[in-house]
Amino acid sequence: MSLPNTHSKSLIQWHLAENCRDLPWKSEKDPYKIWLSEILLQQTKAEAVVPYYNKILKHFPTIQLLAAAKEQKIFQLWQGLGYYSRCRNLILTAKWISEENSGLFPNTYEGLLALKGIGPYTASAVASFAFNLPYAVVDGNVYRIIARLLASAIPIDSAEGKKYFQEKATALMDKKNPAIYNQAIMDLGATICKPKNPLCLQCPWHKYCKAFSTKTVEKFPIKSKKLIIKKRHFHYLVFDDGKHLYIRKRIGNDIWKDLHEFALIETDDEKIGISFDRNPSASVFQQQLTHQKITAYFYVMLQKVLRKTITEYGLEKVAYENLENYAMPKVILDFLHQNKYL
DNA sequence: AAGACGGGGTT
DNA sequence: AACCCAGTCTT
Repeated sequence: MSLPNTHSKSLIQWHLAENCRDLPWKSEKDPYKIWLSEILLQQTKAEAVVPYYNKILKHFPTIQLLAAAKEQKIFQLWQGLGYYSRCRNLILTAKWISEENSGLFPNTYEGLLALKGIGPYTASAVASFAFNLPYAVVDGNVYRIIARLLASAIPIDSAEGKKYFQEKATALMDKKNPAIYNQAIMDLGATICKPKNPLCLQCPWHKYCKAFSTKTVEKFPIKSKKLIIKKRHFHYLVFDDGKHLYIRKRIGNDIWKDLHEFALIETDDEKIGISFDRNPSASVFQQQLTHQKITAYFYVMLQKVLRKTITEYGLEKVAYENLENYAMPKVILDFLHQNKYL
């Protein structure tokens, strides 16, 4: 049975009933707050975003205050959330809007799309939530719902899939109520049309769902790419003079760009080719990332090679009590906590 | 078109 | 361990 033209009504009714997730940015109309929430939400579960959203807004209630803030402060607030390029782009866009665009958010899809850190999803989200413009959001939830609804074998992570599902999402949307419709379909995906164990009988669309009628719901969506996890070995040289540690900011296109760490030697395995006195109680920490598994070895170094290493690595001398002002990867924080630096 | 990018929660 | 998350940018 194909979808009746009342489908958006039943979805919005489902959303109004009792199923609406209660999140701090719901029904927010300030473009700044909507934008901030959407950047935080990229590839991140809503529940994980809540404390970051509240914390950042408390420090920076307006985009002008965010734009005027010290970068380091913003990274510090972002610490732990991941995907740090979002934070860099957040800063760039805040400055552009505040300083080059009179503090005004673009109020068109194209204008939003041109901003750093904003792609098709976020442009549609801000356009619909802030300006009630008829652009359909296509996030992971929407890909899953439509793939199941149509039992589509088109891989969602292909160029064809991107175009196909965007078109289908646009056709399905209630153009008169884009904001509420977009909220509703994402809530449906997050609470009912879940990746595993979906609650199909509670879904307002289950009678029209091809995957449900053929008992193939969990086969969709289809993905074509396989995840490859790379193993990496990070050897960290820890210089501690009794009052300070020596760290530096990561640069280049790699994980943890703009975050701080100790002097690093990366190798292909657990062996490190230089000879120095290794602290017998030196720690080893592992961190599992989506696409990499990091093993970090921490070596407490002798002071006699400090000067040479500072020059070689461009290390910055930071007093213990100031370490909290530097954003760092989780694995570094784990080390600092275990050794009572923080 | 394909890879890279974090960290945490579920299953 | 594999998969996913209110995706975007770089190569």
